[in-house]
Amino acid sequence: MERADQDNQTTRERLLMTAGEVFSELGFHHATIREICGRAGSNVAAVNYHFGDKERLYAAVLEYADQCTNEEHPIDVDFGAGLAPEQRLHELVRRLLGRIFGAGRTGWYARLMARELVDPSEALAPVVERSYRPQLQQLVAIVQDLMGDETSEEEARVCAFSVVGQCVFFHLARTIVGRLDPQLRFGPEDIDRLADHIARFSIAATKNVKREGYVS
Amino acid sequence: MERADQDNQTTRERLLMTAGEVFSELGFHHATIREICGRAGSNVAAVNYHFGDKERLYAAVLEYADQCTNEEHPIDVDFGAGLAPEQRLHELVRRLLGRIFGAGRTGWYARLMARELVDPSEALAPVVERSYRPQLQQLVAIVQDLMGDETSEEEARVCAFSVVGQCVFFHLARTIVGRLDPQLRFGPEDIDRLADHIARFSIAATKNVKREGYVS
DNA sequence: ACGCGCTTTATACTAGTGTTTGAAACGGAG
DNA sequence: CTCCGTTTCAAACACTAGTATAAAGCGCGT
Repeated sequence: MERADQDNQTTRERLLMTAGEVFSELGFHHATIREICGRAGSNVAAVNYHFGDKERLYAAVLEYADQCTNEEHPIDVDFGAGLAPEQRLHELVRRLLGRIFGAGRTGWYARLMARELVDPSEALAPVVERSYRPQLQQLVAIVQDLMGDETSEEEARVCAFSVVGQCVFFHLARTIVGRLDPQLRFGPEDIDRLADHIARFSIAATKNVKREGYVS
Repeated sequence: MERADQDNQTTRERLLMTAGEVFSELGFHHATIREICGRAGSNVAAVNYHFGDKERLYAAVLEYADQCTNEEHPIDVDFGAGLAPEQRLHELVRRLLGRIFGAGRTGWYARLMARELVDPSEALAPVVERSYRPQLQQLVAIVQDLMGDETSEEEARVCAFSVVGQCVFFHLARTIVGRLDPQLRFGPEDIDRLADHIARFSIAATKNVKREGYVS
């Protein structure tokens, strides 16, 4: 019997990574323990031993991926201190897309998050609080700057969601979007261009939205 | 043995409606034939008889829901002929949100579509061509008007996706969005306000985006 | 009443899934 | 070498899910 600790990776870590891939491809319910363990080169009982059951494996995967992503793309709450709000928004959009489209170790994380958005699991709540709320607050502050004085936090927040919504949409619907517009690409070289578009669109929107009255 | 055709609905139709609900709640793989048939008040073999298998039931559900939605919210390719482009965009966003958040007979359709966006099935392609491409074309035309002359179709199209992305995002991520901003509501009374916001944000964006240069 | 096509039903079958369990294997310390 | 805690393994188990099938039931026309 060969000890399965090749590549200096523990079985536990291999399971986390592999499960992440499988869960992101197939979703929680279509993914099977046998598929995950087969790909990870481990025995099916390893899930029970290391995680207890499938649900806890899933929760551990979410936590693990979020941590890896935060290591690779740290959330810098004070970035761009000397920059104009336009530049800050642009940089923030680029960072956001970098996280979403990132091809790092846990490049499957965004795929998994897309599934979570549509059908949130219990494991998502702490992740949202830790990683997503701070980024949203950051964006809200930038949007407030762009919108000018007398802008309520609520106004800025709903605009911030409009910005986030674009980033998220282009990623999660990229198959359909690509079908509807074959000229739109989502490779690594295309992300800066997409960030450019979203930033410009959003800057133009936030700077001018208050001038657009209610249209009936 | 009681004939199960109460409410003048055929078993087939009841299965379609019920399956739509169950698939939208649970997704294809977590939904079971027994759950669907249990709720529909029919025997599990009815799926085999009327549809052949689970996948064909799913495909039939998608088609059925799309047709119902198109009946309830017809795609009017020429609406707003005499209106200003701002008004047309506003109306189009309202209609789009009406489809997405609609509480009609197939109110579960948008939920199902959210799942399809993230993980498209084979059954989606014809639906996209029939129902989504015409609407996108319509939106692109309006966006071109707003952006002014010398606007390429590609420029307008990517902006159109930015508009669509907001509508889609607010719906599919409403659980998370609601958690991050409890003041944002998504009840029937809130949809007009949301349409208002998205329209204004998008109008401001499209009218001004060309003035926002590349920001590095 | 009978025949016929359609629809529904009860039931069986098979494959697959998550989980458990006891034993073997492993590695490190004394 | 032995002991001990940790890890891995093979195999079993109970249950579920999709699917198929033959027979019964139904409604309509002759």
